[in-house]
Amino acid sequence: MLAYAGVVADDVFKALADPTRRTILDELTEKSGQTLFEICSRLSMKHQLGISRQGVSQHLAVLEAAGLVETRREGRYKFHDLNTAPLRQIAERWVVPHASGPQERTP
Amino acid sequence: MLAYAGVVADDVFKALADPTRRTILDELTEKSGQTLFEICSRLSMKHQLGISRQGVSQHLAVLEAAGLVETRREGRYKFHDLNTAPLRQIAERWVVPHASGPQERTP
DNA sequence: TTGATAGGCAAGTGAATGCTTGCCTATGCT
DNA sequence: AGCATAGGCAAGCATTCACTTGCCTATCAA
Repeated sequence: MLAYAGVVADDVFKALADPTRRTILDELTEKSGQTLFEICSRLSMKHQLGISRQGVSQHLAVLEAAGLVETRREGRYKFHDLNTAPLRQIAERWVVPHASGPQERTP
Repeated sequence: MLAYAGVVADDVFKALADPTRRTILDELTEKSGQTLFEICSRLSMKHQLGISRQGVSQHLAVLEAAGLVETRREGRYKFHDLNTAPLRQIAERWVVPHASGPQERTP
């Protein structure tokens, strides 16, 4: 059940609770490896989200802490990639309780 | 994509964001059709959650608004049942972007 | 009818959260 | 070197949120 390298389910759920963060995930789904500025302009252009660069940066930090986004630095650029792995465990938590019965959870 | 009778994805994600509410879903998974008091005592006994009856009631209201819990009244009792249907749509949002491309979402 | 049980409504409080603004560091171009 | 670009840090503010307390309604049993 190895959450995700120290990332607990709580972080994932909290990260998904915000609509702007979900939109960011949508954008990263559409195009992987975007930089902060690229994400900023897409949120502004495509989604009419008037949010500061700092705001987006904070959202990305939350997503990264939840393991939903991974980053790699190249020079002065920092690219953001989606990681859907943490979503799997949360999706299968309640659907069809398995024969093994309810084991210890992380509330 | 017919969310769930007026329930938007936002309600579902917000509902799942709280650890106590997730524990309630766990309990309803284990035993369906519990009353408010039954849920209260289970949270207290099994999970050491010192929360007032009113607090639990409010959590249940949030879960019901999200479509994750359905209720039926019988006399002075109100039974709570789990409904995992809203979970399906949220689970399949980011995993594997389909060939149809990204369609309109509800952020 | 009286009393106990199951639940609901509403206001108040403290903590968490989303967002902004201002300033600072690092990399790259000319 | 000098300047622009990409990003980070930190304090401040306003709203939301979880939770409590107090009181009220409805159903059932004696």
